[in-house]
Amino acid sequence: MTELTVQIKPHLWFTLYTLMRLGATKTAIKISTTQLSEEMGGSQQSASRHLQLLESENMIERSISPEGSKIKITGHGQAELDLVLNELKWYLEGKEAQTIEFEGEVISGLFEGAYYISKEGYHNQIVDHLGFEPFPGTLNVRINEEDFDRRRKLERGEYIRLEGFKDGERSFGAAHCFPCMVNDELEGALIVAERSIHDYGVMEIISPYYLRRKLELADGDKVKVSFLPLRRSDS
Amino acid sequence: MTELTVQIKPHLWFTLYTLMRLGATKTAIKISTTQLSEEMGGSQQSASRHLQLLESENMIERSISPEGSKIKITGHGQAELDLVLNELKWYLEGKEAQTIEFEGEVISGLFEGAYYISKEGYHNQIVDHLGFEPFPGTLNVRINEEDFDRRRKLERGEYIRLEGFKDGERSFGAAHCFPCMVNDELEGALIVAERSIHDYGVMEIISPYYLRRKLELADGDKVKVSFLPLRRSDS
DNA sequence: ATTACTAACTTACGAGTAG
DNA sequence: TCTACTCGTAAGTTAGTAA
Repeated sequence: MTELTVQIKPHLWFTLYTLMRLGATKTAIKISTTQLSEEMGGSQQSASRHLQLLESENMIERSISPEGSKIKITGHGQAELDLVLNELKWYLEGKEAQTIEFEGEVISGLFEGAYYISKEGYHNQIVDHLGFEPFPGTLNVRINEEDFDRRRKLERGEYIRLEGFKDGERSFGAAHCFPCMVNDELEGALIVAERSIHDYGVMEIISPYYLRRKLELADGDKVKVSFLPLRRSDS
Repeated sequence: MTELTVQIKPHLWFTLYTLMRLGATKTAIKISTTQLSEEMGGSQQSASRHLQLLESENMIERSISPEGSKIKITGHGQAELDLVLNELKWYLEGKEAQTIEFEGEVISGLFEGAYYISKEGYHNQIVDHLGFEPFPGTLNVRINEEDFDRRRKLERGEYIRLEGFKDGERSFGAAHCFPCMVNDELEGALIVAERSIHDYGVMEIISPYYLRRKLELADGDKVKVSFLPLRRSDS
């Protein structure tokens, strides 16, 4: 396990699940602790405490007012729910978690990728955790705006984490990797910085191959990038 | 809510979920309480207690031996997991729970259906809970053996319950109803007796219509029966 | 090895109530 | 009304241990 997953406790998960069933994933919902307690079959006090705890773990966001709080499940919270969804699907429906696919077009990067990947700090971790020697550069793929939500969902899921490190004066942040297949042919991984709000319009793909040449890609060419979600590794 | 659902407690659900992730849905698994406790992050004693409780609620079956118990999740247990799966799908993937469809062929019943449905005890409940006046008879549909598993899954899900009753000397058992569409055209419901192992090969469909005539069906004709799973009604 | 009992401990719950 | 505090009680957990 690369991620330090603070396992959410069952009864808190259940509260989160109840909030989901009340619609708090899509929009903020207006609900009082009393209403929530009735929904869950518990006391107002318990509901209140659960909300405090969920908030402190960044699972929900609230705005409290005398006429009832507004509650919305955060990305972290949804990730927690997604995780269970994927596990249930896997075991009950016996599906390989279905791939999430993106169609995009190749664009030129600023050759920044090459710089980062050449850093030993990242390079060695990629070899260790992804199991390939990365080509010193990234393939940049522009995706459509209507796919941003699916990308967010992907990035909420499990990832392989590259630790941040210091190299002389500069310090490099941690990054998340999501293994993928490019054009159903070649392996690679989407890499995103852990901190910083990144541009959801562009995917940076690392790979053991020089994808542009191997797949004969030029700027503007269509590519397919498909991910099969990682599952939280047991123990 | 027609069913008296004994809500399983979150920490027990979590144990069930863990057993699922260890593969106890498909086959019995061999695991000791110590191993299980390590898997869940708790003590051996808690694992032991949880297993006892799950067993007493018919969620799992066990055979205990000094070299580690064999554990398998029962149909009831799977139903509990399925339920959460469906809810998560509904809210996170925004899908109408996808319909479960069966292709089968019309066969002749023994005109027993007519007898049962004419009984006031059932009749009135059908009107109340399903919202239609049932035609006094059932359409019997034979389905293929490879669909039995899907039927089992359907029947593990939520249902509308018709209470049993006494009519003079005879007593009639409770029944479960699963609303459906026949040939995507006409509403109806699969009806199965609550107790008694029934024949998974034949579906008995009740409907407000005389389906044989309305759809011009003769013995051996193909029909499609589609169900969209009920969701546990909130509160 | 196992499972599971009892007893001590720790956590979660909920009634009362303040802000 | 709200949320959330205190605090006594109930429930869940775990250490020790028996079978």
